[in-house]
Amino acid sequence: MSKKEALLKAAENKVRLGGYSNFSFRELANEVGIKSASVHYHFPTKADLGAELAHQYTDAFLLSLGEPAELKAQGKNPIDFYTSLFRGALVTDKKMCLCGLLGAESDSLPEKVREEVKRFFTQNLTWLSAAHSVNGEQNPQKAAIQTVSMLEGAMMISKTLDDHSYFDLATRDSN
Amino acid sequence: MSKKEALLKAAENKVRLGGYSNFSFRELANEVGIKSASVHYHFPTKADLGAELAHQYTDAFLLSLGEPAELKAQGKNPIDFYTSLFRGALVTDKKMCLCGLLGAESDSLPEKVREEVKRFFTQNLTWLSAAHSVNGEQNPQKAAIQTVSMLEGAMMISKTLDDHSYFDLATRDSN
DNA sequence: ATTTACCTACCTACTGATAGGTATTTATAT
DNA sequence: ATATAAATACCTATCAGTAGGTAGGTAAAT
Repeated sequence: MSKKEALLKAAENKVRLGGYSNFSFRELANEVGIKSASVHYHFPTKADLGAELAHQYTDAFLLSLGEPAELKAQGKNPIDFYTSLFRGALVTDKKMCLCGLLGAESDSLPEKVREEVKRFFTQNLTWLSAAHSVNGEQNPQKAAIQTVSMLEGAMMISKTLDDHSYFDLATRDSN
Repeated sequence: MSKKEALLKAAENKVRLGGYSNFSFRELANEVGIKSASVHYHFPTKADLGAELAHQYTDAFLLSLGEPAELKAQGKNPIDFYTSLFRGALVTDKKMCLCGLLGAESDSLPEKVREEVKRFFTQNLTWLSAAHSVNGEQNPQKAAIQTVSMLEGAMMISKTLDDHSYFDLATRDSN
């Protein structure tokens, strides 16, 4: 892993625990074994780092999602699969969704970072609309915003109460 | 309004826009017209201020909710009323829910602040369970976590995309 | 006499950022 | 093949600004 990749990975961990202000160039530099001034070689400003982080996070998430129609063809419910990726982030990583956290503090972010967070949600809503469509939902756009809202909210509350059974209860199919 | 109340109000505005690290004693002091050292007279540490802020926010919110059974007796659907309070915070204040934002960065908060954020959600879940019960829901606890999750999530996404029609679509009764 | 509600002055620690330097690798021109 | 140029990936040293917090003082009210 290159130093640049290591910096982004370290930043992701910190942001997902405490937001944009929860990492500093000095901390990241220490963690990957370079000096803080050298971080500016890879990312001119903190906003550049934050924007690239959110951009790559979005791309990686959408890549791991695949295509709704393809999932359906494999006999999988794409909404259940989407839910399982969120659950993995919560239970395995024990961290918030990067863009869920950044979205909450959206108003105080540098513009280029905020734009990347917007991109995460517009792309997710597009994907979820398609997924609900292949599921035969009557109002896929409404179902899409409801799905991502509930998952982000349930994730945040489960983190706060330190108990992922809240997430499981909220996303359980049966009663 | 006392200086202490003004400090809490100023802090609330800042936190609801960018989280716990989005206010400093100096900024608050400037806004209310005292010196930053004097803020420590009212709140020994920043954590004390944050905890008192979250505590009062929770109490004020629950007070304005009233009792589910009473709302029902007045012919109101308590869940719709709960939703309308969230909508007011989003549309009128144009700000996130204080504890929604603090909850997302829960892992990086001082313990006494985190405890107050936990209190907000446990009290909200209790209220919502009672509300869904009087509505005749078969699984009020599940409905409660689903309601607050979706509202917090929809609020965050609407803030991020700067368009409260996402909140309205997510919370719309009809199709 | 004590409490309240401020003040000035100051501290250490940390923030993102810049200037300028160095050693190594890569690309180009002769 | 060799010399030169340039890009890469760091470094040291330093900056101005801001952070939360403390010590000790003051004037007014109780």
